[in-house]
Amino acid sequence: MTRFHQSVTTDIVIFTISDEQLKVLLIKRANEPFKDQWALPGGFLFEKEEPDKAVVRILWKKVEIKDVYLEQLYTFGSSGRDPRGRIITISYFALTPKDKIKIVVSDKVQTPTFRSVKQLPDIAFDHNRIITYALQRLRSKLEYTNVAYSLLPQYFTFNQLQRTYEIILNKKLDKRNFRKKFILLGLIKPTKKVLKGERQRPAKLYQFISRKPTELKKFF
Amino acid sequence: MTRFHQSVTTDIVIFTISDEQLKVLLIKRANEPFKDQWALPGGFLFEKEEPDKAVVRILWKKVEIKDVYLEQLYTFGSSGRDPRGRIITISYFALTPKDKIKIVVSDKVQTPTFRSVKQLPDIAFDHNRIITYALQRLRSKLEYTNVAYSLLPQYFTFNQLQRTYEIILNKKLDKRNFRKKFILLGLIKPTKKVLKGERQRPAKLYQFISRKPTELKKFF
DNA sequence: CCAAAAGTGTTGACTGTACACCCATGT
DNA sequence: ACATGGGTGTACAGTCAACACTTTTGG
Repeated sequence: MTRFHQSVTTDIVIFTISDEQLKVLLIKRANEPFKDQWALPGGFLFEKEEPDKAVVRILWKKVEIKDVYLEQLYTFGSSGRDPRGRIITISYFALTPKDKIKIVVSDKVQTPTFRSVKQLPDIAFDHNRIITYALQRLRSKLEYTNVAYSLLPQYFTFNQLQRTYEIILNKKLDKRNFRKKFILLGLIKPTKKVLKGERQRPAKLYQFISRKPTELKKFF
Repeated sequence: MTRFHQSVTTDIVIFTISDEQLKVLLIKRANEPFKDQWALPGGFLFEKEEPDKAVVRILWKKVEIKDVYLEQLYTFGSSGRDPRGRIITISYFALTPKDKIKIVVSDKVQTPTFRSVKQLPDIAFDHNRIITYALQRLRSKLEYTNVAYSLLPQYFTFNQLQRTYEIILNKKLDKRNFRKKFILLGLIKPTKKVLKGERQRPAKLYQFISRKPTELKKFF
């Protein structure tokens, strides 16, 4: 059987929450095509490299991030998506709490910047479409899994948890109902810690019982 | 930027229902590796070929099927999955009513056979894993979309519809509740036709209002 | 004492589930 | 006449959504 040779890349949609906004990490492209435009971090797979490993490598090399929630999204391969021709990209999405990230600006890293999904700049290739797809996936995963843990620090207040949901789903939720449902689900447990020092009543801190991906039966 | 060259394939999980069983189409491999073993239909992408187009081409060439429900599943690329090394496969799943298929046995087509998912033979590569993944996807899609239309003929009885669900979900459903829910969802409508000639009371024939993929709010 | 977020229950509407009998036809 | 699947309604339980006030702290 004949074997044809292909160019395969990966692109990664990295989400975090900061300033009460859902943000995506973009970098300025160093090379043509789309030189100096914003794009998702990504790159070509090495020969014989596994896609999952390539993602980890690229995350580290381009934006100095590791140990994040990672999941394959979709493989895009239409001819129009890259001016160099039909280039296949296996897209991934990543979730991380914002305090885990220290973006180092240097020559190596191409000014990675978190941008609110509500006000994205012009973006190279079909990366806008990939971001839209990732956002859909994130929204539905919120509703039937415990992925929220990967956006939050180990200890968090109920309010932080609820804000995470509200920001991503882009709608207000009822405080009492939210508590009830979440406690009933049995995903989180209270700790003995409280968050003091704010200028209101201190809030109990909770933690996820398991910080591994888990599916639920029914949800929001 | 350096570009590396890769081998990219596609594999297709084609489901249908016949003899009250959910079945997958397998073919006998004509070449090494795994010569003469059962495997999913698939093949290498041509240079510059779009993955979606490659799937259509391969479906036609290998099993003489066209115009089926098609959806991308997942991209597998671990090193262990093919003895020839790290070969990437973009997997798809397809759904078709059984009467739409006329499997022609010839030299060209490698004895394609539908096998019940409950009694699969030894299967080449990691295709077992791909089938398991496809089955999960099919099950969850049944619950929040109208994909069932792609497994049924244009006109069908309520019982055929219910059996489709029961076979795939692998559990009995309540007849009255099933009707109620389905009618309430507004996905199907009664026709003036009936199915006569069986040895019981003739059944009303229904059809899907839309035979396009649609998502529902809530479901089973 | 004031501002700010923390924390807490009840009710009504809706949705899902369990369940049994008569009907129309072919043989 | 009988065997076979076709067709129909009700009641109970569980879940979801709406809603407002008191508490605890910092300033």
